[in-house]
Amino acid sequence: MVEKLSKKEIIVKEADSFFSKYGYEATHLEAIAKECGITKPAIYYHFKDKSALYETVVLQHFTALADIIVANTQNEDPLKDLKSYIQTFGNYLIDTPSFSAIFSRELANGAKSLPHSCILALSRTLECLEKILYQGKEQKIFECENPFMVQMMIVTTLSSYITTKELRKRVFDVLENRDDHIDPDIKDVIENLTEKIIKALTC
Amino acid sequence: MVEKLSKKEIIVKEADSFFSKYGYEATHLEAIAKECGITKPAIYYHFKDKSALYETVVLQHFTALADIIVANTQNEDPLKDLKSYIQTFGNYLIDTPSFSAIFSRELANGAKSLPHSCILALSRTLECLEKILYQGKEQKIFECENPFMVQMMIVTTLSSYITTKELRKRVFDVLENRDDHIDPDIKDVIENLTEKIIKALTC
DNA sequence: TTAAAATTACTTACCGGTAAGTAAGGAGAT
DNA sequence: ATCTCCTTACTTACCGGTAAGTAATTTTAA
Repeated sequence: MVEKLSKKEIIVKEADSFFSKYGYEATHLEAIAKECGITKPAIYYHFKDKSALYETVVLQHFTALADIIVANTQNEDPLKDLKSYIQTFGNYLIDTPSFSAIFSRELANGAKSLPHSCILALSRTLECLEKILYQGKEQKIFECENPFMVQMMIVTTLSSYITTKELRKRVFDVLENRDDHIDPDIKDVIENLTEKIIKALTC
Repeated sequence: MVEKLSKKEIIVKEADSFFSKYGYEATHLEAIAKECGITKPAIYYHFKDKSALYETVVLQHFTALADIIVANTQNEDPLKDLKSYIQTFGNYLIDTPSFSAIFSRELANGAKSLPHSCILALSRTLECLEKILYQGKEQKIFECENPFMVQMMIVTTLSSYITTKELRKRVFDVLENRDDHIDPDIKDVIENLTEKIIKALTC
């Protein structure tokens, strides 16, 4: 059953696609409008300005992500929770590749244009990770860690892996001296990364 | 002894600063010119157009990076070389934070606008890493790895750690329930990351 | 050796395009 | 008859790029 989207939701959906493909500056409202089958001023009926539209797009992602992360890390078992944290994060990034691109760009920008509401959502996920690492440390499973660095290891590795599919192709075209350059599936990359990080963090 | 820079080199230096701070689109040639104490058309005397200036900036970094990476990983000892690879990469990112931002943005963009010359330089560094991992595998020190993922773990973790200093501050302001939020020095983060990755990769 | 010619490294002034944003009005539903 | 949701037609501002001109230096040739 396909829920019919309101025009406003259609605008947000198209905006998400454009912002993720081209970034904030190189996204033009007229192009979004055209894709929605409306005109540019119609966007202004629904949103104050370009940045308000962007904030809506971004906040939607951050909130959704924080919600499922929190929901999926309540096991009270640090090892299970860490695994779940990485895989939930990873799966969200895979299932919503537009967010990977937007998030990556925000990080590269120092998150200058991220509204406070997004920081709050992001903090919720980091709080989860902190809790997991803290519990793991108490139970002598994990060593003491810098949660933000762990977060970066997980998030940026995966999101940039997702956004750089084309880059890998170009690099492998240069390095085609060996023929073992099979680009692994991203699902496998998550598995692999989960293993690596668990291994790196456990005592 | 301070080598005096030519006007062209000054332009490149200022362009580097602007591109890294604001990204390609949000960098305006007039602003660069003003900072150089010249006018915009003077930039066009030295460079074909905006993208040519950008390419000059970016290529400079990629070439310099590839050169020192190659120079610093000739030990033939996989473990030492891997350590050196991570730390050389990390130190370059720290010492040239403008490159961190530019590189991060390029990755987020899928490296769409990276000229082939940069891909070549990048391939040289990845080739080094591949060789190290391959030798390590032969000597049964490392497990079989996806070099690109390892590359991403190193590069993106560090570069985004560097570019997100402000973000960390904002997040920690939200999470200030505990008082152990001391932002560690990036040099320590490199040490830490090196340890983690070595641990994750060794059998 | 010196005057003319050419080149370097710019400046001033401007064009064209484009993208964000707005004012005003209109069609359809309630 | 008025509110919702949009369109047409517009303004403003900015930014990449160019045309034309010029001062200072260098090269060439008589």
